[in-house]
Amino acid sequence: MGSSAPQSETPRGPESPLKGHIEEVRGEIRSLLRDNGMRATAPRIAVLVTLHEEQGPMTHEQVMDSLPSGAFDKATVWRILSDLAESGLLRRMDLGDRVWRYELLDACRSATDDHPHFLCEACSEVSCLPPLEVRARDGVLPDVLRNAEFHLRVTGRCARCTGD
Amino acid sequence: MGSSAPQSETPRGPESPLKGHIEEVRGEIRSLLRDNGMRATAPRIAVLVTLHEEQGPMTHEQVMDSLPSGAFDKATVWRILSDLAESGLLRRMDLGDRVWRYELLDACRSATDDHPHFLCEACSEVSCLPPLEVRARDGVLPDVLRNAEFHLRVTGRCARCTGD
DNA sequence: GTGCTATTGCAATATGGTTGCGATAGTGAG
DNA sequence: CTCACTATCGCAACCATATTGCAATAGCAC
Repeated sequence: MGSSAPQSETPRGPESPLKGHIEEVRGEIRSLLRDNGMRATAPRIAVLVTLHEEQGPMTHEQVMDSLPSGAFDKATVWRILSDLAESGLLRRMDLGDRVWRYELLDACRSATDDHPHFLCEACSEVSCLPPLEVRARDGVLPDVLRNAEFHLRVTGRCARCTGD
Repeated sequence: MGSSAPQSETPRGPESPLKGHIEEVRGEIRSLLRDNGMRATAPRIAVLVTLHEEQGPMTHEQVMDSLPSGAFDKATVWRILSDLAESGLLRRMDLGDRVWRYELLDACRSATDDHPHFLCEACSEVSCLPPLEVRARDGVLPDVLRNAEFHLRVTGRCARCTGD
């Protein structure tokens, strides 16, 4: 690890209100982890801070890129993402481009709010959609889906990319 | 290759009407390939016969398993599947489990019929769905999708697996 | 502080898919 | 029917995403 140790617990000076805010977030994340029986380690906190700041689904690669380069091992971040998804702090999804994305489920985006997403195949941008209803042309739900639990994934080209 | 050479052009005897039928299919496939400027090779015919018999989307692995073991190389089958998809004879799709599936587009399932599919996450069974319409709870299409080209993917647990 | 053990970091491995290249075999011309 | 041309095949190497084994490290309870 480099000498700058970017995730270490630096003493927070009273001169920076921004640092005060991030320290507060870190404190909340810390107890979130502890409440779920997990140790509040530097890489876990860093991953959760990143996802908290992004406010949307992120790929493993995007998380790695947002973290200080070389700070944490990619396998560690993989494990953190899948552990957190398993314990319900994150939602894991494959939007259709065969890459896992992880979305923080905090107070605003709770575990019960299972909203669909739209992935633009041209620009790879992801948008959150409101809950959707689906039906066949004749207005009814197809037999296959009648007694099934299912969710939707929407892919295509967004309005901006359709014009190309 | 084994001594049984299962894909070779055996002279068809008049005693087997079944063999007569499969020979007819092979003949059609042969001209389908030639019409698209491709050579009618044994592996290509075998792959297309397999997809024709399946009548639904198949993964590369499923195609390989249906083919006589060791008859064709996996890279060859991969190339065949993507070449045929590129020339419009197959449709290639990712249903959400990060595996490509290929569906034969013949007279019945034409290239214009872009129906959605349902993938059961528990039993991995794929069902073809009729064309679907989508709307938000308030009855309108979300803004993000208004001017977008998009298609749907439906995943979840089928009626049989929901009961578990 | 000290010790227990969850977690990390590294390296190796799995899986789904792709590519380079010499060998093979369809196909059209003769 | 034979020949030559070249598309295609088969093999092996490679790539990216993802997962796992294990010794070293570092949270946390006491």
